Amino acid sequence: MPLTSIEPRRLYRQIAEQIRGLITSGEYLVGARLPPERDLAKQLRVSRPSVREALIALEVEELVEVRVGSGIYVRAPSHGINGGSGIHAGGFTQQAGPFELIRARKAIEGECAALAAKSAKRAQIANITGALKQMEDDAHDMAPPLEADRLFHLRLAEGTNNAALVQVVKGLWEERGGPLFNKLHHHFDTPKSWSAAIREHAAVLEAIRSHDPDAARTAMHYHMEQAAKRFSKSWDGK
Amino acid sequence: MPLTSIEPRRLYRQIAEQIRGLITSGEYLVGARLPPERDLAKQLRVSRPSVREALIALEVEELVEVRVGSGIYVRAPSHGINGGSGIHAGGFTQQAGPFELIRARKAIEGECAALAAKSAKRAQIANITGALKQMEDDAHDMAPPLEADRLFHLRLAEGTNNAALVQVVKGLWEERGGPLFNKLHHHFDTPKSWSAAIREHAAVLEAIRSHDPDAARTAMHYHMEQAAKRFSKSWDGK
DNA sequence: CTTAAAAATTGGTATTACCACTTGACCGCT
DNA sequence: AGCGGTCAAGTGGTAATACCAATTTTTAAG
Repeated sequence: MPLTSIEPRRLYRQIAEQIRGLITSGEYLVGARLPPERDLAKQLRVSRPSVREALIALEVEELVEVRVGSGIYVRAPSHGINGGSGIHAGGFTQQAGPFELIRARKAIEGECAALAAKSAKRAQIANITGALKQMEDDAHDMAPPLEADRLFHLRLAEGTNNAALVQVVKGLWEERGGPLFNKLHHHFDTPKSWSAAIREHAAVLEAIRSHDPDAARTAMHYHMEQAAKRFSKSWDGK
Repeated sequence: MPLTSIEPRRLYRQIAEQIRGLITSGEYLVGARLPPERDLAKQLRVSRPSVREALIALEVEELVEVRVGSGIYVRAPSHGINGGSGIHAGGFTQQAGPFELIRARKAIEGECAALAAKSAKRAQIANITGALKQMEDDAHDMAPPLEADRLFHLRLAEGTNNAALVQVVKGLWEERGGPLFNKLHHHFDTPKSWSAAIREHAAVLEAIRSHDPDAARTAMHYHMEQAAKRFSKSWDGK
């Protein structure tokens, strides 16, 4: 049992938290100017450098904007999906929803399919074929072909001969471990869905075999759209 | 005609970028201890408070860890912030060479550009424009616009309104670390390359503004091809 | 009333000093 | 030798002050 690991909070963090509180509590609205650094230092009974350090932290978090000679202003929350450069503003980051994930996979894996059609070697195509065959076998045994599905997409990514793309696809797939995505598996739980997915996979594979990038991309796009529809159905029916 | 609308870049940001470069270029590996604040101040010919401000910025970004009385240490990049459930394209343990990375980015970011052209809101386009403007300002000041470059691509990904894609792009960018890639920065060290990259970025942005997905994708593909050429040149000439 | 110069305000940086904490070496005791 | 405490050097943390640069406001001249 670890003892209370005390953390001597550094001053600039305490100050930053106080100011952050003033902003989030509505004391200072968006666009408002907060007191000058000197006043803040005086009010908080700390030195001006410390206040500056806190303000810089808030600035990096994109919570405030510093205008030289004018003052410090509360900044509008970033319009992006999440606060800018990966800083956890407010302590949470937006998670990708299931549909977002599928849309992302449509874009990325569509290109992977096209690239694989251009540069996949014989052995790699054989690997993809093997994964598809395993899906069919699983379906035949009335077993959800989840792992084989993953393998298919992974082997396909490997067909691009690009390690970076392989890692990206792998990372996207790992997202299905999240809490929301267990429901996603649900749509795979009907044999009818399995066979549809297998047919769509087969179309992608056939395009790759023919070294037809555009057809491969189109087939993958179609697969993802259908997957989205299947998921959407099980989502509503939940 | 904004000839010299020089924006007096704040010192702490320049310092932070320099130190960030030392880390991502492999000069200081994960776990390594950076020179003391006083030495950094002396080496960079700036005051210690300025160095401290830069270090606090890096600390908020979770790039370094400050241990009181001991020193400043390079922190391991933590990809998933909440529960590690974030999408991380990182961890390219198997070598993804620079050219592979650029090819992957061409495929992925090309689609991002197309999607952004379809669904980016006004505010998001403004964010992209801001990042491009910062690149121009940096170039004016003869400062390598590395951070602004990263921001541009990130803001663009945010324009897709897809958190998964944002995470993927973010992860790809972080792969620029590692010993091989510091050479990549080298090719950016010529003002001629900067301006070329800025022009290519501007073309992408213009296509997004016009809501022309195909043009946006084409422009991004061209940008990546040119980036590959520039890198290839500095690779051979090394 | 318009306009330009001057003053006040505000953030930016540098300098200096001192404190608290960490680390490692040294020294004495068992 | 092995253990434990003390002390000193190094390092980050904070403070105080001064001055510079940009902006904003005030003031004064036209």
